[in-house]
Amino acid sequence: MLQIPFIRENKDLVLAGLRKRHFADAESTVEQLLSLDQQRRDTQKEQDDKLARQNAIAKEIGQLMKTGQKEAADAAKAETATLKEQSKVLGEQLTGIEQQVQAILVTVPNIPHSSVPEGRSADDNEVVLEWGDKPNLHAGAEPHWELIKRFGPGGSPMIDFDLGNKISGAGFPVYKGRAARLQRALINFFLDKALAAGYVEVQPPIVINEDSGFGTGQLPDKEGQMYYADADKLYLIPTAEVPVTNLYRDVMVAESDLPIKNVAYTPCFRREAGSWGAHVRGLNRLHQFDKVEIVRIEKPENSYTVLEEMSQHVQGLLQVLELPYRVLRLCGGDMGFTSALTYDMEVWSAGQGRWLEVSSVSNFETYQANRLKLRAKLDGSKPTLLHTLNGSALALPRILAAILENNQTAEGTIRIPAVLVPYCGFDVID
RNA sequence: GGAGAGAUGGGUGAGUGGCUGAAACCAGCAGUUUGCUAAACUGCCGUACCCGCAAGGGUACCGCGGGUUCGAAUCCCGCUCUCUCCGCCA
Repeated sequence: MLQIPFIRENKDLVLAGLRKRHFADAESTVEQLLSLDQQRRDTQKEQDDKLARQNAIAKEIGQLMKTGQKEAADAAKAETATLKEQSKVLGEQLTGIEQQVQAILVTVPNIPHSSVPEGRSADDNEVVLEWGDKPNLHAGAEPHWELIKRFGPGGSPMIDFDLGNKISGAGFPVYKGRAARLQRALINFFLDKALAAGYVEVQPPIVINEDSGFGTGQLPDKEGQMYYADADKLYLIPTAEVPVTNLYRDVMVAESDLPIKNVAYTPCFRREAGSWGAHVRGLNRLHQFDKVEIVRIEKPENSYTVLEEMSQHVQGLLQVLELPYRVLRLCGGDMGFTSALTYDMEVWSAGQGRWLEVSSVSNFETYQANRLKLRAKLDGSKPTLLHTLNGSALALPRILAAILENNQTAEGTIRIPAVLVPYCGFDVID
């Protein structure tokens, strides 16, 4: 959430940022916010003055009672009746105005970083770099949704959508045998790499309350994308970003504890309502998937250096997995609501002949921190909002898909990247 | 699920109607002392918002929301959470 004083003092910058995002009615929204803010301050001043007078009278009455001047005290009481009524009305107005401000503010997205390219959709994202050579597959090479029909126990599918459909529904596959072991190997590999890079592993709850959903920006507005356990008012997490970042909600971080580097492996749940159709076959889009997420809490002046560092970490994973990838800088129209700058990493999925997003690395600057009340006293000064960042390192199913597709051989087997062999215990799926 | 107890500042913990934004201690910060460290001593040490060029002033906050009262951390009502015991249980 943007801070009102920031909007007040950087109106043009905010407007330009909102336009870059193609945010509708940027001018009128900002004008309305600033006008409500002025009303709020005027009303508060008026109410504060009434309350100050009431407090003063109350003190006088205390003195009068002590010295036995009953009549004078009663006279003073009479004055407070009007004051009380007035300040009550002002208080109600104030609450109303604050609610209006809040209602508007939660609809305003973060301001994009100056390096964010112009653009409306995913087609306008900027390709920052490409790495690796796309494999030349043999004739008859298959997409992963064909490959996974084999190699399971007793010749069954090693990733079984029908079985998952029986247990839960579409989009909840069952991983069996070597597919399950390969996925577990990837999780351990990703966690180990993060640990080596100095991240502290955490295992958070995978259900969250409403306050947590608000803190990272999923709520209000995106409740339709999360599974919800009505009886307990808990949401299944769409990403570990939510519980891990919320670890630091309402926290005044000691400067000596910065930077905070956390990594968490969790399942993630997405309802993906209305987004099913072409291009979402197999592992490309699921309701439940596994992900290793890195989260950082940083001093403002460091956050963009850290964003690059996180991008390098993710790229390093893809490189040792021998997966061709490209890095995109998302354009204003394609960025997430809360982000100031996002890099997407996409791997080349040779069996499908298309790029698959496997990571999204973002700097939220103070947008989440403001909602979270996540602050530190830097250099002994007043509390300052910190910057939050996170990134997938990495999301599992599409990595799995790319490994299976890119490493299939003419002999009908699948080669396992060398770096994973110690983790999964086999070097080929045959 | 049943019964009981509790929720105060970074921490421990006083405080049952006005002198309490809140004692004391610990931690922290700045000094004095010191060969260094430690100890001791002195001072500072919550957050948000508002007015003001500033100095400074005002308001709110003792889990949350209401109420009583001229005045509430303190009294009343509702809620949430935590802890203890019992039951159930991976």
